[in-house]
Amino acid sequence: MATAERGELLSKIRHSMAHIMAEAVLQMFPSAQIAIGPAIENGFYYDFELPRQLVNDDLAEITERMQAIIAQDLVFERTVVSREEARKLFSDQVYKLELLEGIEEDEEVSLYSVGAFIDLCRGPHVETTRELRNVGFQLMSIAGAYWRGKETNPMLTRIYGTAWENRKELRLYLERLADIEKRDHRRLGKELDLFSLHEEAGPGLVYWHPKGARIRQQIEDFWREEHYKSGYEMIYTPHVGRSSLWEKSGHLGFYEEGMYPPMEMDKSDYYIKPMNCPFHIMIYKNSLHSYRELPFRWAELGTVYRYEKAGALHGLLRVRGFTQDDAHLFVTPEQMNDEILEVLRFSLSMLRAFGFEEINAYLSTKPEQAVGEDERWDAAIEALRKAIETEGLPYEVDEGGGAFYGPKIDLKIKDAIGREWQLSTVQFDFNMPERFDLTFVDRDGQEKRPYMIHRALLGSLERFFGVLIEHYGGAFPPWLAPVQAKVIPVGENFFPYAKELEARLRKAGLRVEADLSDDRMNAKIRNANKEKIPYILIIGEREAESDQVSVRYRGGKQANGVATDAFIAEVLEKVAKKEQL
RNA sequence: GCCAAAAUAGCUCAGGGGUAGAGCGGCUCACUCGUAAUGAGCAGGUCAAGGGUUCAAUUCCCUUUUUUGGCUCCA
Repeated sequence: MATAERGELLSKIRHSMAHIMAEAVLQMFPSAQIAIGPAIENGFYYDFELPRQLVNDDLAEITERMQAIIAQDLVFERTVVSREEARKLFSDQVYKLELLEGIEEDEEVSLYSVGAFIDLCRGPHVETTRELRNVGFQLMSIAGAYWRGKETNPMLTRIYGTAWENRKELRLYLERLADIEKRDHRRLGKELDLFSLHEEAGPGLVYWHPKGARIRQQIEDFWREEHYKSGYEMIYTPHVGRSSLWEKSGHLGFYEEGMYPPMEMDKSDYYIKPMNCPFHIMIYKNSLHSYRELPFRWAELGTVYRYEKAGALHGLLRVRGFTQDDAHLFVTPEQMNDEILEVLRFSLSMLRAFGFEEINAYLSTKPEQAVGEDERWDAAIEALRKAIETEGLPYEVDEGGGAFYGPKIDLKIKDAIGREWQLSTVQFDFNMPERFDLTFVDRDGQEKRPYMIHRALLGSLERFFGVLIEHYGGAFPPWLAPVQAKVIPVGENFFPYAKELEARLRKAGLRVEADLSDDRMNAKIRNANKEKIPYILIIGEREAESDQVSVRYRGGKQANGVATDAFIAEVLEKVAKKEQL
């Protein structure tokens, strides 16, 4: 079946399941108010206002009732009615009445009924519930959701379900969920001892353990190296600044609720930085600049703190303190096109080094509320678009989706199991240069306004680390692995040789540990596997005598009798090429 | 911030109005072993914090904190 056709079928099935679930819920709670119930990715949901809270046991009853409804071979019947009739029909359903008001005058009002359940609905649906007999479905969770997604509206009870053409597909989907759970960076972070968060010390603040720090160090080293190669300079800026700076930058006007509260000192308020830009601007403003000096490309692994809403925090992916791999470019109008293209290329090569091959771009254009002249916006958007097209990236345009201060490109990568994550962002800023009155002296002797570009390639190190953990499922390639090789002696007699080998490999530049615990060899192998170490080196009499190692690769493949120097060379090459095992 | 659920040993979890239990992990001892768990013993808990009900609270109730799943937000 063609993908589009299959998608349509699934969507019909899911939408129909939503109606059947609503009927089941109405059977249980005749006074329930029903809101909306669409098909979504992997399933469906329906929103209700119920006389009491739902508990997980209710899902079992709803499921049974749904099965009973399906078994009745009911027909999904579509009828078109007048507004009057619809109003009468839904007179006790406030949300349906509100939806009715939203239907355009020239549009027909259609209803779908299945058994006793009638819903205001555009459709389409399956013909009869007979078609749903083989459907594999499962109610997944109960959640709160605002009516029409607005924070000021009442909170409804949403029931999520998943539904597939048949039970086998459902099983595959549930297996996929189990795989996602196994890759969860919060779980792997604990299992592999990479990082932690502490209630005692504050939510959303990340502690990098030695093994996590090793990985971060590799990422940072690589990042710096590549930046110097690409013509960037590193800068360092403070973590706090006076309120007057944040007033001038506009953050206190537009972003105060996202900032940690002020610290008062010497009759000034100081704020911890939520962004690095004003500080980079301080350096720019430190002297007059000629067009001959531009472009400036200033990068900083800048740690910022933002007061993210409590409910938004999530492991490493959404935190309150994080380090952006930030840079600001100050460029002349003539340089803009080339610089944007270079930033994009740089970003792509960086992401590809981590094994992200599938990358999509999202171009956001001018919103209604915006600062900066139209010509600047148009020129900047064109520069962004041209860069994306030159690189041949697939992209979507988000009309009006830019920030008020400028247009942007976001890059989203697909991870090893096909999930999309936003990492890189390249943003123009027409606001800061105005507010801080940034200028350069052009060749005609006139002071002109430079273009300012913010960009982050990895986003934040915390978030990037979280994505990487899930992408690799904790099995980091040798260049990132905190411990690359584990030396396991077959018995205590070979402990001295194991230590010797450890020292030799370490000296050769490998991250290596010898396991000298009093576990048996088998247990040591098991432990090393649990740690997802790329290379396990088994050594005993044979190896000690011949200066060889028996290599057991992560995953179980074995190579016995490898010359020690050949093994070292093999690992160093993998590391240099940043290849997975 | 909103709706809901959860918080018990380092980890994963069981239990339950009469002051706690397993497995893994840790420590000690014995075993000295060739490709995914050697055995025995010991230690380890203010049952998230504060308040209330009760003769008695880790258990029931309230508040707070944190986490989880959603919603909203993400200049």
